[in-house]
Formats: sequence, structure tokens, C-alpha cells
Amino acid sequence: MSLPQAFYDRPTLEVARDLLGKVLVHRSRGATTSGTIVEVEAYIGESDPACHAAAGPTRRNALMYGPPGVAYVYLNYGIHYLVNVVTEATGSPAAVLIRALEPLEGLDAMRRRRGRLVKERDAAPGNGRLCIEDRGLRPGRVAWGPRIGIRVGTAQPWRGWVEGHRAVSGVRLDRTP
DNA sequence: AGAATGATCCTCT
DNA sequence: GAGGATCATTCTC
Repeated sequence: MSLPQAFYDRPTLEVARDLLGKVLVHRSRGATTSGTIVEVEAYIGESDPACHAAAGPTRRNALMYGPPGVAYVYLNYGIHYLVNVVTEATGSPAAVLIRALEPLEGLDAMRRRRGRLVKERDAAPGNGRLCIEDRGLRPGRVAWGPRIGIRVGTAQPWRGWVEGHRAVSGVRLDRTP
């Protein structure tokens, strides 16, 4: 069952916490892939220096200012596509980055895509192609700590993950500022 | 028009 | 611990 928009129309940290244990589903013509969310990061508002909205509205981050429940995908380092979900009301730029999944369905398709450079710019045209579902799974114990891979905004413990889960990104050592 | 930047990951030393 | 791959977006001139 797909999550209602109201799920995302809440404080970002609450949405981030509640996304753990939910299932991210992608349905394409040939294959359905899905995975349980086990690691997330919150990026909250223009006052968050690590948030893309920190410098005010631009063409790129316009989605974050829009209505909640929208997928915000961005290419970083010219290599990786990062998936976010926009949270909070229109005009309030915030999102939750989905950092790690435990594969559930379509593992073969995932492996196949890994070979080629994945360019899924058409990830979400149409209802249900890309969505987050509640399948009644309960996450384990949730831990919170500083976000990873950023040079600013590391003071906030806005990264949440399922403690001890093998699919969670490896712990990075601190990057000296 | 050209340069700088970055919410990453892998490999090598 | 350092550096490369690789490119959309934004900033600077």
C-alpha cells in the first residue's frame, strides 16, 4: 500500500524516522525492484548549510520548495544519482535522502543495471512507477548520528539508520574541516 | 564562455 | 591518506 501525501507533510525528522522500514519500489517495463529503507538523512530548510536550498531557491532545488511526497533525484560527482523525497508544506524546502536499502525484489535486475551506467531519468513518470510503500515491516532499533560525506552541517544528528543492519553504509571517519 | 563545486565510491599506496 | 572517475548546476568574468 502506497503512502499518502500526508505522510510527507510533516516535520522532516519525523518523516525520516518513519521512512525506516518502509519499502522503496520501482516498477519498470521488464522488472520490479524494491528494497527496505535502512538508512536516511534529513536536509532541512535554508538554514541547513548542507541542504541544496541553503543558497535560496534555484532551478535545481525548485522541487524542494514544492509540495511534499515528490521524488527529487540529483546527480552528484557526475557519478551517482541520489534519491530524495520532498517533505513539509509547499514553500518549506526540505527533503529526506534515502541512503541505503536492503534489496527485497529484483536483485537480478539490480545486478544487471550495475554493469551499465544507470541513467534512470525517467524514474517516476506516472503513478506507482516509483513509490514508497508501507508493508507493515518494523525496523529494528533506530540510531541517529551526524550526516555523512558533507563538509558543513555535520553538527546535526540528522542521519538515521537501523542499528547493526548490514546494508547500512560503512561508518566514515570524520573529515577534517 | 569558462571555472569551480560536490549529500560518492573504489583502488592504490 | 590520496586521488581519480565524470557531469549538471551554479558562479564568475
